[in-house]
Amino acid sequence: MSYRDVPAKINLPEMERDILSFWSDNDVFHKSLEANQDGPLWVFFEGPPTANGKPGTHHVEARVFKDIFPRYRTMKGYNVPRKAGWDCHGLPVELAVEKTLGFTGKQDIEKFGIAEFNAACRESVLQHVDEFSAMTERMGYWVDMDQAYWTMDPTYVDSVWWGLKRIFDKGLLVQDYRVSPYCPRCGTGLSDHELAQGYEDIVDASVYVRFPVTSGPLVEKHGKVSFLVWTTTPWTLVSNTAAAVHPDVDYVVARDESGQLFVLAQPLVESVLGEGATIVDTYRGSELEGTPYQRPFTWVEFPETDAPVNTIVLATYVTTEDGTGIVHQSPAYGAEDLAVCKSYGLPMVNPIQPDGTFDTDIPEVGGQFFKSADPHLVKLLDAAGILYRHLPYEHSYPHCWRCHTALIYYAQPSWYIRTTAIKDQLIAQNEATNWFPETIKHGRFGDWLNNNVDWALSRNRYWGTPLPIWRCAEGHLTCVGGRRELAELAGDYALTVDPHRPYVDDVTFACGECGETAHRVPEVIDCWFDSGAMPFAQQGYPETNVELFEAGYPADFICEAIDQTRGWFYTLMAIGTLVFDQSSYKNVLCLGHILDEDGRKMSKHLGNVLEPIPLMDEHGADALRWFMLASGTPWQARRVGHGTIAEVVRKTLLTYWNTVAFQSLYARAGSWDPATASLTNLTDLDRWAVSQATRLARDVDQALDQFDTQRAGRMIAEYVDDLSNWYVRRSRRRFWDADHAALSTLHHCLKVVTQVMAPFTPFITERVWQDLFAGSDVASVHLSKWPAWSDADIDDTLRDQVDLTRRIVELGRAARATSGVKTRQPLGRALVAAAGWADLPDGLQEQIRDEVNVLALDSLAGTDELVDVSVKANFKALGARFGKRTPLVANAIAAADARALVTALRDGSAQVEVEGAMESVSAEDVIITEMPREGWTVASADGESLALDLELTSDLIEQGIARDVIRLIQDARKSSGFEISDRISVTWHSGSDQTIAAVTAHSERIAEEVLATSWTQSPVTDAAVVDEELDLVIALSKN
RNA sequence: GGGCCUAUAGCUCAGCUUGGUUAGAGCGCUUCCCUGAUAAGGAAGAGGUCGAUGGUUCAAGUCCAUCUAGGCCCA
Repeated sequence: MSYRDVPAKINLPEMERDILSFWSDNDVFHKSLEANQDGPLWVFFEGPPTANGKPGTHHVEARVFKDIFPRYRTMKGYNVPRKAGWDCHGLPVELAVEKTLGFTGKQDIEKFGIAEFNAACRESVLQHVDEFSAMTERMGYWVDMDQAYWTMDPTYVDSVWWGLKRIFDKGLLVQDYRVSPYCPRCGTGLSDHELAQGYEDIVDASVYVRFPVTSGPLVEKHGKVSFLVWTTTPWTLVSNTAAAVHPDVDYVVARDESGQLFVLAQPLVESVLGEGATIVDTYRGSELEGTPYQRPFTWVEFPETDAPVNTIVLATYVTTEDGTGIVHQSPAYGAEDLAVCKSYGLPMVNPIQPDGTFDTDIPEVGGQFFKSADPHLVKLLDAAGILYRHLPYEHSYPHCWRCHTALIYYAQPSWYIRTTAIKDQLIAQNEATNWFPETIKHGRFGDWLNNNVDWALSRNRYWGTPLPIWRCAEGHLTCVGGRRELAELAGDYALTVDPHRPYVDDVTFACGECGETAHRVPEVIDCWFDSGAMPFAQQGYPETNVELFEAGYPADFICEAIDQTRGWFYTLMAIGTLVFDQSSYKNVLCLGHILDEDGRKMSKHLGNVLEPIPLMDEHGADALRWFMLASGTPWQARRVGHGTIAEVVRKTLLTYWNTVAFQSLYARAGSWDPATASLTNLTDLDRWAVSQATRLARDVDQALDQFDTQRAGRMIAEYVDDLSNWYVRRSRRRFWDADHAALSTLHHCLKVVTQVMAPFTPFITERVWQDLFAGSDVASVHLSKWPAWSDADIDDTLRDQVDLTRRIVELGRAARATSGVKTRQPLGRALVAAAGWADLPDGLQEQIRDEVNVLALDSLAGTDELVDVSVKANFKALGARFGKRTPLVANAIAAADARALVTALRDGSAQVEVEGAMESVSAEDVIITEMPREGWTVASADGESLALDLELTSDLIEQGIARDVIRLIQDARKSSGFEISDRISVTWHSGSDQTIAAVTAHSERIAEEVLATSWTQSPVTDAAVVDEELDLVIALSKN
């Protein structure tokens, strides 16, 4: 048995296509699921992508992270079911379909027919899901798409209805008013998305109006005094309900130059009243709460209420940026106003009809369009003597993108989930959740929970889960928890009805309370509820899969990008808490966004979108995956481009691949059988490589357990580099000889790397597994178990020794570079000064001699006449002992006689004089640097030095020439295209006595190195090598 | 206006949790070296007021505060 032939060059995307076929032909994914069926459950929830557009590279990001941890856990023996999911409903889908059909509004949809429109939405979803499936497969994301949940499936809708009914039964699903932008001409509300398209700059009347204080301490103390209020929408003053101040802002009673008294925010006195104003009194905003005032217009009647109508209320959204710091409240026309007034129990009055005109029974402005009434209202304010100032105000105001009518923010009935009622529970659930990165927990997400508002659930749209509430003429509500329940109420035909509009709208039944016919309310629900219900809805719970759901709730792991904090992360937690009193996930990984190479957001508009499939077809999915997992910090925004991904290929993937190709090349050349691999008779370097592989298995295991792919990736890349550029580089000669220990070592190490890399780059590792390991192990790397490790098998001492060895080699190379003597020229000796070097095992000292190309190593320390010693303080050690006096001790050490100090330290401890007192100093307190004197070529770093003896003997020169000749012939072999095992015949000729002497003296060794079976000195006609410096020509031919 | 993140070499980013006196890597540039696995690798050079200010400390890129700029989310 032997390895497969591994080509040195590889086309990664082509290889990946082959691996995809291999996986699908052998059903490897499902085998990996089956293999662990009895293992401990590790639950992952797939956040369904919205199937309303083409997948982008940012979708690859989240999906890579959703893939790596299940793969890792699978290798650790866990049972990790992975059900794919597709988010099907929602306004984005509707808008895309509207666009293709050329629609401009809801009227077009109604005309077209809801059934036909929803059918078109369904079609659109199916098409986009196909594109997502293709990308998912191409990137190697193993998720069960055959068993995917679709939020539009009737069984899914059943579960969503069931969840809603639980919430309804708790009294938390209620109808209330919601302020949203509304076009009075089109008679329809606008979504945020539509709103963004319609801002126009306009000039409005902005007015400062007096609200005279009618009673209370202010009046008792100051007499006639008014709140000063600023607004850009005079028409809303008609329905003024309250006035808000910030509880923590200082408000003053101020007298302007005309002698009138006003209350306004302290920071705004000068800009509103002018420099001549004098401050009479100061109050905290919170002290003003409840102060009654006279409203400007008294046409609208308030219903009977105990609430503090027309008084000061507190609101933290009030600012002192502009205006007066006192904000007039009209709850029907502002979301914030509504929230504030609602919290005080204030009633909502709305004198404006759906067509945008004032009710005809309102005096003065009845029948007028709301905005057109402004000038007349301003005149009336002036006439009443309560207009303080009137200024034109230019600002950007939303308009209908279809008809350019100014929009009105307008309270409309809407269905809410009272999430504010479970706010404390949500905060407690969040406390029990592990966030990666941790800052999100109490930052962005915790902040969101603390400022929780009720969830506006309903949408006046078509393509969504219908709100399962039926209402009769008497107003009785019935919430239906699924089609089975619906059938019990309405008859069996409802069992199989499509639970979408318009079909479900036709289902009616007799109200359980009064017997009147109940019809479904017209709304559909926010599609975020759909996806947030996936923990149970994906199982069809509670109709089906009850055990499956209960065993897998809550999830161990979910992962999405940061934009989901207020999206899926929230809806999952909220619905879980509402329905099951427990959040649905324990660990959540929150990723940063992907930017283009210049740090800009990717958008169609900028034309900087990277299409994922072409990107992967160019560089390979592994490269893109590695970038996502290991480059930069996953939870920060990252720039992605061709350059960064190409670097991953060059640096990491190809280095790994080449090491594999090297192992295969020499194992095959030496007819080595990997089945005989055994870690016996290992050299120091072999033991190091094996120990480091074990360390890697441990450290990557621990990093992935903490969801830290960046750290894991860095360690893998470092090990691959160590293996290739140190272990293999230093061990090549042994591989040429098919050394069993070396081949066994690299076989083992590559296997470990391949396994720990497998979750990151599943393609190339699978290919390597097939080429090198499948013959003697399981059929796929993804069916293999995580490499075993134990601390006992990790040798820290050996690691430190090899690190020291490499540092000394580095010094040797630096000294070589400054000496001007090229490395191929052997030197007699090098002198080393470095703590612990003399204790290095001979195998490692040999590595130094060989790499630096010197015949011997000697200690610099023993040769006092050649060496200068300097001593400096080790602040870390001194600081702990001497604290404040550290600099004094450091100075004393610097001032002391270095050689005497070192001599004393060798005998035990030394003493230095500090401020007249003697302090003892140990070897740990100082850093000793030994530097060779003049005349040596030396390199030093961090107290370690290496010096080269540059004296050349004729013997050394001849050895150098011999090595030059070997190198020349090897080069010629390679460029002639010979195989590494080809034997050759060499003919050589030189006109230089020195060269002739050198080649003759070392001919046996040269011939052996270059695999020459015949070695002839004679004139050469067909030279493969011509070297002028050596005056040498060489011809070679394959035997 | 609020919350969060970021700021270190020409560019991309580590290092900050656990403070220690010459701040690192990659890319790019210059010169040289090594090489029968490598699309590689190595050495040297040029390139840094570690965003600013203040504080804590014997000692701050690292801890604290404030500020500035950019980004994201929300109003």
